[in-house]
Amino acid sequence: MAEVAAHAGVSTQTVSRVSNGLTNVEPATRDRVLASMQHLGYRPNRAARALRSGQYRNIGVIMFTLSSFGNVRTLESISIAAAQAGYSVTLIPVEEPTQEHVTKAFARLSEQSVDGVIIVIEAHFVNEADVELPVGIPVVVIDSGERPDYPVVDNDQAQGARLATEHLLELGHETVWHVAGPESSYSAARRASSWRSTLEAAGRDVPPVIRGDWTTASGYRAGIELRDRDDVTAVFAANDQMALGVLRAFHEVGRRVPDDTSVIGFDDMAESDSFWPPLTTIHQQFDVVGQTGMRMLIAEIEAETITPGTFTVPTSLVVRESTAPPLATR
Amino acid sequence: MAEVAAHAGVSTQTVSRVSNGLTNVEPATRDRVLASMQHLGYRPNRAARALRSGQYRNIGVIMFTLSSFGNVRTLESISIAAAQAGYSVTLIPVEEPTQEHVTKAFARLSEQSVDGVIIVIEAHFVNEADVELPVGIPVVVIDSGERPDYPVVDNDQAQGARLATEHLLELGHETVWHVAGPESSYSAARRASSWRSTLEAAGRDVPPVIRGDWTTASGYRAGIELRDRDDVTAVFAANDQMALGVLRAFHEVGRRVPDDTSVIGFDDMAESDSFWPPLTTIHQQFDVVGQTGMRMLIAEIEAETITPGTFTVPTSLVVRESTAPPLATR
DNA sequence: TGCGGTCATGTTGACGTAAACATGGCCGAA
DNA sequence: TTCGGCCATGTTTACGTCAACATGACCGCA
Repeated sequence: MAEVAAHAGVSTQTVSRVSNGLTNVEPATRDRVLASMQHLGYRPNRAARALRSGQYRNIGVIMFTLSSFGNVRTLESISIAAAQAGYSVTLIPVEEPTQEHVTKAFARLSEQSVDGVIIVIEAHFVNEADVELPVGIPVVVIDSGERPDYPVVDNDQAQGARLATEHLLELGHETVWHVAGPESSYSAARRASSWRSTLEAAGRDVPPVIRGDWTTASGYRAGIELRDRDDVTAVFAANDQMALGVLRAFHEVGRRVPDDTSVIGFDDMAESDSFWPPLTTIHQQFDVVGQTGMRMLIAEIEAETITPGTFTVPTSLVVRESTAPPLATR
Repeated sequence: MAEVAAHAGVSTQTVSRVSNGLTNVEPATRDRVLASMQHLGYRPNRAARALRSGQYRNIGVIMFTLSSFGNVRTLESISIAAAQAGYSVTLIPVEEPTQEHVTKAFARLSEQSVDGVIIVIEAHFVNEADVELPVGIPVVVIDSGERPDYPVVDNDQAQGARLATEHLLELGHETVWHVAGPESSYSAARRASSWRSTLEAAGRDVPPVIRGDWTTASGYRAGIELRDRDDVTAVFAANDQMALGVLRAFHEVGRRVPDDTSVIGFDDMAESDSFWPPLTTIHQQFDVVGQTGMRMLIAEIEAETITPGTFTVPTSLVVRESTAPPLATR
């Protein structure tokens, strides 16, 4: 900056003014400074700016895993929203889903240069005693857990699960079996409990829950359990990947979908319209969740206030070819 | 820091020494300072450190899209490797695959506080004239393009495509059809040219290339083209998603895989072992690519030298159930 | 006992920026 | 013509940290 000032024959303060687009600079001076900046390849030093202003213009994102379709979509929309608002995004990974690594990631966070944090994580881990959310720094949580103390954004898991279950009941199925996500997941718990209450509200039997862990392999195992029972006509898998595993298990023994059994997923991942058969599923608006989270966080940062509360984004049913009325009614 | 010093009754310099783990501090003093830091919740100011040291300990990652399986895997391994080396990772998104947005992302980069950059991108866009790679800052490129001026890491596309093609030839197929990725992609071009030369080396006919754009939808369209021809016994899709689209097109008309036609993919995405049938594919070591890129970048940063060159990571064939000898030979 | 050396700790200054305040020229109204 | 006020620009200072240098206490050996 000093070099630019010398080259343009002005003070550093004038360079600073030009650099920040302040208006009270004579156009001729401005042009001269601009030319010098260009000539010398001047780039403002962000560390110095941050030191001076106390603002990093940087957002931290703590993410449990990049293996889940939803997380990646959310990250993408967060980073685009951040760029548009003039913030950059620092990704803080959690290596393994253990308490220890989550703790470590949070510890790393506090030495980061961030103005705020978005936490996209299974809240079970966050609630554990020895994980301290950073104090004095704005936080938004994207998750389905209970967080009375922070702003929360999430897809409406309960509404989505209801949509899925009702769709199958409306097709005429007597009841719906459920392949749930892992116990450690709040969203899995929400989907399961909404599935259960939807069945109960309709006065139907509630079959035992089959538990998976979001992976296709666990869906496949669930499918093996289900495919031998002839009282299963409809299956609601808590995500598309497990639904895919179920489909595979059914294909192996020639159990037809949707003729013998209807299968519905949850997520609407990019590939699910090309599964065989194309998968009926619940579409989640991860982009809206990410954008909303980012907007809430920036509001927190700039207003310097925290307003706890939960913002829920509705999901929608996408009917494709994996669901149909049960054979008996056709 | 000043507060901590006052509270512990020492100078700020001593606090700095404790904070940086220097050894020449009396244990008793150290403990006192540590206690004060704890008590006051002291966190070193990263901006000031960066300003003082000229090092941000931060890596920028420019990524074209988070929609591709490989990019996400690579990002994940980069961020973990960075964390282990004490660096953080800033994600610089490219909103849309247009020249304009790529240029914008690079411009944004130069105002970032990064010590180095990893570029994971289709190099066609990078080579265009008006995109300037940042000068004076270490860069590693992860891509299959030609970059004589930078260090490059990539999966061995040519070897993978050869593996795929040879696998099908060895099963007894007369030739192999190819569903290629988009023209703008170097890796697509590498896979296609290696497929072609492998066929030529074996003295086989080279069928016309069918071009997709990596998506399942384009694979489906390719599958529709292929499914009506009875001279197609083996298909090599340039990624798993397009292979999935091909499978769907085949299923729709009852064309059996692998009985009537063998299909092989490329990537080994998490779901491909649960496609129907489970997909034979080429496994890429994205984690190795990410780690290696990170290691090369850190070496560049710390040694302050750039050593251009291409580091290639081998791929491997994963045989599942979508490939088999042609009907005629059985 | 004296002197060089080692070690813990303190003091000073600089990194690049921008807010706050200072300066001086010019314009318009009285 | 004079004077208040506005505007462009300059000067000073502080943000938090740490390298470099300074200080002074203590130790051991001659």
